[in-house]
Amino acid sequence: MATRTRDDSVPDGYDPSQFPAFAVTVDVVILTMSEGALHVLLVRRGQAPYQGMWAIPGGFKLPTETLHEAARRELVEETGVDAASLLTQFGAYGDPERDPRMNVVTIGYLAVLRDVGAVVAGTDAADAALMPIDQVLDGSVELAFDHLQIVRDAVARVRVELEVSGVATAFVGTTFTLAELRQVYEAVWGVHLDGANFRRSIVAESGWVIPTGHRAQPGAAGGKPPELFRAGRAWKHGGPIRRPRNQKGR
Amino acid sequence: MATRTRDDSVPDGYDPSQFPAFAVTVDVVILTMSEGALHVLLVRRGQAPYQGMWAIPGGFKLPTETLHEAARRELVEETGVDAASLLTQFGAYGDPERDPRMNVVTIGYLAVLRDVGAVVAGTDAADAALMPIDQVLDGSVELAFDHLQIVRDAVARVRVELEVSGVATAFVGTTFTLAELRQVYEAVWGVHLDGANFRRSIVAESGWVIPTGHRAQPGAAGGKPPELFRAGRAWKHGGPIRRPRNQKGR
DNA sequence: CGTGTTCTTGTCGCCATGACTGTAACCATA
DNA sequence: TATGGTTACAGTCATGGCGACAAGAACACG
Repeated sequence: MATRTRDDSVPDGYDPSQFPAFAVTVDVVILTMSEGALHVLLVRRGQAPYQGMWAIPGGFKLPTETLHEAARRELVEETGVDAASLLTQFGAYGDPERDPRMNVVTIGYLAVLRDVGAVVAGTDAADAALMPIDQVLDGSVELAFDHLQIVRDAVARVRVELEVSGVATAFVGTTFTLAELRQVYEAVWGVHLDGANFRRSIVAESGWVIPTGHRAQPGAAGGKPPELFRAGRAWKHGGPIRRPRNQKGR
Repeated sequence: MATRTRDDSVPDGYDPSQFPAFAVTVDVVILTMSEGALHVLLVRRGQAPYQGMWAIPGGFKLPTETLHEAARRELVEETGVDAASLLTQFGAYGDPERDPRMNVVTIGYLAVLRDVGAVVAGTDAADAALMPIDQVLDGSVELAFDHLQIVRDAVARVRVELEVSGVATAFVGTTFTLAELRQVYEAVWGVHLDGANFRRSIVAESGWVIPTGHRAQPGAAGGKPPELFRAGRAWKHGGPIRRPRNQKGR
């Protein structure tokens, strides 16, 4: 490469031909809970390369918007959900061969929201689907480009995010039972949590969840109707549930 | 914006004028321990904009290299240290106004290494310096562009990295005492750790540190000569020391 | 030889946490 | 209506991690 001085953290010239030009895109990994398991929203590619293969939604960053705004726009276009606060950036990907046609650097964003099944079916059910995360991670479903790595990183991120922040409530509805919330932790971490201990830990962290005073309908199998909660202030400094490290059997 | 289909996660056309072009740079936040405090390596800008102001080193990503390779190259050029394994990507920054001249998207990398004071002085002491992290975070030292935010994010990242991975040993030399290692945790987290409990936790996680059998020279004030260790296998799944949450006094 | 300093081992108490048991409140049958 | 099945929730207990502190060991210095 050309000689460089140590203060060239940004270009000083105005001639675009003096430095390499890249396309910058934003890819959004949309995670949701469906039937007790973690799912990721995928779209099917219509053109080459990787035609017909599954991929995560994304698009170009515009020169007039921030990365966060671009991710937010992609999320709205894809699901109709406008949830800027739930967008978390988790990685950048710029390998030269990651796109066979040109140099593309993409920024990975993570979006966590409650079941978007209805939304997906409504917009364009033919080429969009919720895929169980396991089938993606184990290679059963092949993804275009380096999207498998991107999804891997996103899942790793949400795992730690669940412990240090309050993302858990983003997976469920505006009101929820503690069993639903517990399912989130169990699905994302792949562990079993005792219901009684879980409740204690949650209500101990005062302000995390707020009882509505109402109760949900019991399931078809019966059972005591569970208490309904709504999300309180998201978090203060570390989540209410820590990832278990010393479990006995499982 | 123009109409979009849902499978345009990457461009399908080959005409570069069809999509916005960006310059992509890599900025490296180099953190190190110096005199018991966390420091960051800064360089002084020679040209406008922000001429004469402090900034973090960085440079263009080449089309033929990965982001990681670009960061590694920057680290080598800046300090002469070639430590690819210590480079961690922690964020991407692409606000339209972040560079007044053009659209620049930068990828932030974090490098942790032991005292680079000698290296810095050797290369170009005039416009490179180690700055205490506190003076940067509290605004005493003004940084160019959005570099303050980048440094903030890097520090936040190294704080959690210290807990989940084994970065701590990267701050010290190839052989070190447990007191030195403890200083790293205390400086980064801003807490006090009991030396006795610290030693127990470290040696309990078998393989983390390996005793060399030798002892270091006591300081000027005397004291029992401390045992010398070297870094073992970096980590398995979570670091040996967890960030304290329930401390008494401080 | 004392004194001060640092490293290192020992001990103790609290409490977070995992595991388990029991009870309450609902549904489904007979 | 009784009975069993299921879920929600309270209560109890034991273990262990962790913070606090005390004491002993090994050095420098006067």
